[in-house]
Amino acid sequence: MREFLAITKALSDETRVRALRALRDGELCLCHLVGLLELAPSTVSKHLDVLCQARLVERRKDGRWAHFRLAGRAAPPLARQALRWVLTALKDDVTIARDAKRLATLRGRDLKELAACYKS
Amino acid sequence: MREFLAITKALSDETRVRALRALRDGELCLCHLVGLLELAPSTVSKHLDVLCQARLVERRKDGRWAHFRLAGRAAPPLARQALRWVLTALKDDVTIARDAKRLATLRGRDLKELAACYKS
DNA sequence: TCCTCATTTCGTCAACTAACGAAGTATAGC
DNA sequence: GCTATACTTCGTTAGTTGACGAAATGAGGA
Repeated sequence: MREFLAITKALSDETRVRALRALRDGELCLCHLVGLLELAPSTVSKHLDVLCQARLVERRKDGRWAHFRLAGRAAPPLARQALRWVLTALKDDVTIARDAKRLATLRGRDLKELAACYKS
Repeated sequence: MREFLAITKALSDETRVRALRALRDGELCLCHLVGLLELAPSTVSKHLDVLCQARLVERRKDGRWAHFRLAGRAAPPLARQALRWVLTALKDDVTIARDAKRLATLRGRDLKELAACYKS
């Protein structure tokens, strides 16, 4: 039950769901997500932490950068089922579609340039 | 997105999840659920309201009694998918198993006797 | 070594949520 | 009609959550 509730709580916030969906097309670093979600880095970091705790997302540290990706084959079945459901459920969502567009341009830029964004 | 979040928020509370699972084996009235969950009637009523808003549960009024059941064929696809996932995900949960046992005895009693319970 | 900077942790505040009991609504039975 | 009662609504309270900025952490480069 604890594992199940960790997942549903993680999924019960719009920001986290948007982050999940953004990761669908591949790994992103925190600054990409900050750029997409337009929230303070500390806030985004916290949200990703919740997703990691629920085992929906995996964190990979690479030097100064933290990369996040959807949980893979090693994830618990419950988390994998949840991911499958979420990603199909939101296929046609408008918010998600808008994010996907912005993501396309964000992915183009390199990390250094992006990181500079969250000063302003 | 709003519909999706209504569902995940409804599923992110242990009491509501237990109520959902209890309804799996058929309709129950509020007093059954009060007996099972051991919370104030007003609290249980509120929880069921959240589940109904999310379209996971349907309410049927019969005289003084309110009967609740899992959403059926008329429910939105998103809610039905969610129900399918929840009910399979919690198949082996210990809390749920304990509830199932208590439910078996609760279902045996008639409504009048049950309702009297939640005075004491 | 020292500085820079991406990220995380911490402390705080406002908003939300779950719990309760009291009061309100509505129905069955007299 | 009147009463008892099953449920819902309302108001209050305690605990949780999400947001931020400031400070801490830790890796890369001068």
